[in-house]
Parts: sequence; C-alpha cells; structure tokens
Amino acid sequence: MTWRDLHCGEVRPEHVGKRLTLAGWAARRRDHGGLVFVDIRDHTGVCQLVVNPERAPAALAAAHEVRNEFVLRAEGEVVERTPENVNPDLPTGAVELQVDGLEIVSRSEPLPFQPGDEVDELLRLRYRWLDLRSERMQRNLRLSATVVSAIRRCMEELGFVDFWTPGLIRGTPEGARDFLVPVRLQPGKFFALAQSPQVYKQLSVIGGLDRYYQIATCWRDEDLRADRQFEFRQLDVELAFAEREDVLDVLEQAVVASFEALEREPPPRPFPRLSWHEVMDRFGTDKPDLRFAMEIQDATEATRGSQFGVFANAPAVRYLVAPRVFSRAELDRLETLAREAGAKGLAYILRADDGEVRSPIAKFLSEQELAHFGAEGGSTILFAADEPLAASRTLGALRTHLGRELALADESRDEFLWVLDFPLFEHDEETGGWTFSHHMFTGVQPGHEELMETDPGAALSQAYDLVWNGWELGSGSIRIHRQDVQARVFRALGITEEEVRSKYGFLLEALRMGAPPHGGFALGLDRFLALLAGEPNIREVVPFPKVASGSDPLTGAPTEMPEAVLRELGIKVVGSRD
RNA sequence: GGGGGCGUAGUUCAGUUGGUUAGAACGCCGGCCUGUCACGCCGGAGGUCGCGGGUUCGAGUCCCGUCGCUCCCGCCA
Repeated sequence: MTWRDLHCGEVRPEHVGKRLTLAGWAARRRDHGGLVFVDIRDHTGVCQLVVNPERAPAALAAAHEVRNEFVLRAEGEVVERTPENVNPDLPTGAVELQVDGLEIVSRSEPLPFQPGDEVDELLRLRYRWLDLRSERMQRNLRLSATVVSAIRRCMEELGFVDFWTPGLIRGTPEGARDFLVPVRLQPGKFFALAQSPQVYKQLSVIGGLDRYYQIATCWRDEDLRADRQFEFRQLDVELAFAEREDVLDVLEQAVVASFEALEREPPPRPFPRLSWHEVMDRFGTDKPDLRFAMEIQDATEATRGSQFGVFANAPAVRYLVAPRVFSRAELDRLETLAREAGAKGLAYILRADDGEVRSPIAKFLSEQELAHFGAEGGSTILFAADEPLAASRTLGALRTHLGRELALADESRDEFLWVLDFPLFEHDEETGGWTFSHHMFTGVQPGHEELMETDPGAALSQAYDLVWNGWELGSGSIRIHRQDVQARVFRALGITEEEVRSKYGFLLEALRMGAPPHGGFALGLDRFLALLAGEPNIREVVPFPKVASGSDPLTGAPTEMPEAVLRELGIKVVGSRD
C-alpha cells in the first residue's frame, strides 16, 4: 500500500489525468450533503479533495465523518478545475483530486484550537504538537534547519572541525548561575551544565584542532526573557593563529551564508566597526539599534557658563532630540526610566509644532544655549547631566525605550555592527573593586598592559560584540595565550595564584605548554534565528520552549522527585528558600 | 527581588454608572444542502466571569490578597 505519491502542496496541472494517493490532515471540510470538499494538508500546503457520490459512493460516507485534523489517505484522479472554479490563492488551486477512495487513518477529538489560530501562547505550548502543524511553526523550524545547515557548510568550507565538548562540567561561582547536576557516585558533589564550552574550545585549539566549531547547547539558570531561555544554542568557534579580523571575517561569512541560504540579500561586508567608546558616546548602549538615528549629542561646552546650575556644574551635559512633543504623563514615565538608569532627574525642553519653547528650565537658559540645541518644532529635547559615561547610559536607555515606543526603526533595514575595544575591567558593584568585563582569558589590547596597574578602568581588551538591529548576537575575543600576561591580569584584580590554580589550573598549565595565539566567538543561534524569521521572541523558533516562570507547559516540568531518588543522590530538600 | 499589561463559553472577544436570565463570532452536536474554498441555511448544547476574601440590598464590574501568562528593570562573565 502506498501512503502517498506526492505531498499535498505539490499537486499541479502537470499531474492532470494521473491517479494519485495523498495523505495528510483534514484542514477543512465543506460538506454540501451530496458533494463534499476536503482540504488535505501537510507541511507543503493543501490540496482540495472532491468526493462525488456518482464516482465514489462509499467515500461519501467517510467524507461526512471527516472533522478538522483527522488524518486521511485519499486515492483518486487529478483533474483540472473548470475556469470558474479555479482558486488563484492556492498553489494547487488549478487542480483537485477526484476521490474514489477515502480512508480515515486517524481521528481527532475536538481541538482546543486549530493550528495557526491566534490563541494564547500558553495554550499553544500546552498543545505544542498541534501548534507545530501551523504554517508559522513549520516555516520557522524549517528556516532554522536551513540556516544551521548553511552555517555548518560554511564552517566546514573554511576548514573548521566540528568538535564535541562536555555538557557536564566543573561549576564556577562567577558568571551566570549554574544549573547543578548531583552526582550519585559522589554524593554531595555536583556537575554544572555548561554555560558555554569556553575553556574546552580554548583547550581544543591549544590541542592543535586549529579551527574548532560547534553548534553547542548551553544552560544558564537566569530569569527568562523574550530573547533568553534556560537552554539555548550557540555557534561556538575558536581559531588558532588568528587576529581579530580573522575571527570577524569568519562570523561575517557565516551570517552572509545564512542570508544566502534563505535567498535573501545579505548585509554588505565588511560590517561596520565602531569602538565601544564611540557607540557609548553616540548611542549610550553597547548594542545600539542603528535602524534609527536619534543620536546622543554633547552640550558640555555650550552649557559651561549656564545660569542653570545643574548644567554649569555637571562634568558632562548630553541630550537627545525625540521627534515628538511629549505629554506630562510621558515625561513622567521617561523621568522614571532615567532615574532607573541612574540619573538624578530629567531635564527637558518641549518644542511645540509652531516652535514655541516650553520647559521648566527655559528661564535659566540663554538664547545662545537654546539655539545650540537647535531642535525643530514638534520635538522634545531630553538632557542628562552627569559623568560623561553615566549621562550617555541614561540617554541610551531613553533612546532604546523611545525607539520601541515610537516605532522609530525602519523595519525594512538590517543593521549589523561590530563593537570593538571593550574595556578590560569594569566596576564590581559588590566589592567596589574591579572585575572582568568579558571573561578572565580575554586578551589585553597591545600596549595597555601597564594601564592594568596604573588606570585599570582605562585598559582596553581585545573583546568584540556582534549586534544586529539592537540585539546582541554574540561576543568573542582574542584570548590571552601567554601565561605571564594572564598572571599579570590576575595580579591587577588581586586574585591569588592559588585561587586561580584551584579552579583554572588546567588552563594555566595548558598556556605554559605551547599555546598558540588564538581567539574566537559565540553567536547566539536562537536569537539569530528569531531575527531571521522576523519573530519577536525566541520561543517561536524553539520547538519546545519553557515559559517565563521556567516551566514546561507541555510536560509540567519541573517536578518534585521521590524521596528515594533524592536519598540515592545524597540530597535532602529543606523547602523553599526565603 | 521590583514595575507595567492581561485573565469572561473549547477559542477569540464584547459586557455601559454596580442592577432582570452574562452575549457575539468561530468551534462542537443534530438536521438540510451537487461546485465550495472563511461554503450556506435551520436547530441545539456549552460559563466556578482565574482563585479566595471584603464592601453593598445587589459584584463580571469596586477594594484587598493570591495564582497563572507576558513585557521590562535587576540578573544574564
């Protein structure tokens, strides 16, 4: 017996006169009593079945019984539709299958929703197998497969070796929170699920792999977001004997290969490159959405002698011009955001459509100052007066918020951006000292070794990020390959050799045994796929995602475990924290 | 941990100032229908208004609490 000769969406006029068997789901039944139409569907599309009693009296009874999502197998002859019956909206709309045998292969009870219906996402996830039948999910998951395949081909053509690294690894206190796995053979001890193959990929190239890559699954026990799940995949790469440009070039090729695999115009290479200092100055964030301008401007000099004390005394005065006259309520909301970003307040100037100026601070400002800001009518100037970086961060938060709120981004554009030259260290809120801004193996910018001791905040690293339309796609760096430099970094942060040796001794040892210069990158695959699919969250490209509370609505996980199971692991549950 | 939004039939939603028996569409069930493609027509079933408490003569509507989903901040080297 043949289940099917063609897929449902593949039937065309060239098949007219042929006898075919089709199999799929009943997408819709139109029952005229003595004549029944059934749309039969699979992942390729739908085809119309016609059940005519003169031709197939037995099939008519079965056709009456058909309901949505029944699984059917239909035999018949492909016939051309008469001109007035052609459906131009369907690829198969010029033909139909005149059925003479209809088998109900599998029945369906009434469904909570039809695949493709716009229903609550929780319901879709609870019945994911139905949701997966929708055109949207089919498109997204097949797009994902296409892109992953193109990336693999690209990496292999570039000489990369797909190398496997463990998921169960040593836990580390720094970085993201680890998912812990109890070890039955050694009660009281735990593995961590890998947050990234970082150390293993470095060891791989030190081990002569030369060019390592992996589509690696990673786990992080942090709060979920639209662009974050507990577990996710990344395109993980590491290259020996590589300069920064070598790494960026590989990633650009992988991105371009992905676009080409989808038959889309790839972004022009090379992607723009901006230093971290420049993007912070201009956009106030290290992942700016370049699909709209609204750049941060500086008015520190212009307000040096201002009558407005806040401006005159601030280390920096910066502003941005929003293309809109905000209401009281909107300004309150913006001020709240500014305060959350660390500002003490938010000064503003409203320019009505006719150019009239309204502002609580206008009376303190000279004509010259007002002229400097030069905003057109119908806009609002938002100010931050603070340390230069803090002022930019405040305005960056407002810029990002307003970009979303006012839909400023040109959705037809794709803006890729490399952010280079990140600071090596950043302030540690908890200790008040310095900590790694990327990770501890990140290379120091040549010539900045001294700064680590004299001015740690000014030392730059060899880290870089890839940003697409305001989403951080991933990051990487040229690593430290010399043990003496690595030791100097630790010294700068006041970390003892012993401390390091107990946790990362194996990597330091490796650095002492002929480590080639190397660098790499990790690209967040799910984010990349969500953006390629035009989806607003990564759950739409993840087959079986968790919801924001960390549960899997399909299986009900996570669950409590029987006492006996826990005892075997040497674990006692003491109840909820708090 | 904090802030915003949402929660009414299987689903998507409406529900006026707090007022009679909570409605519509789709879906579901029964009947009719030979050219539909969101088929059509007739009839029917279907509700813990998320849950708990309060105010009130009276609560889907107001108040408090709680649960779930979601977006954002913190967090995510």
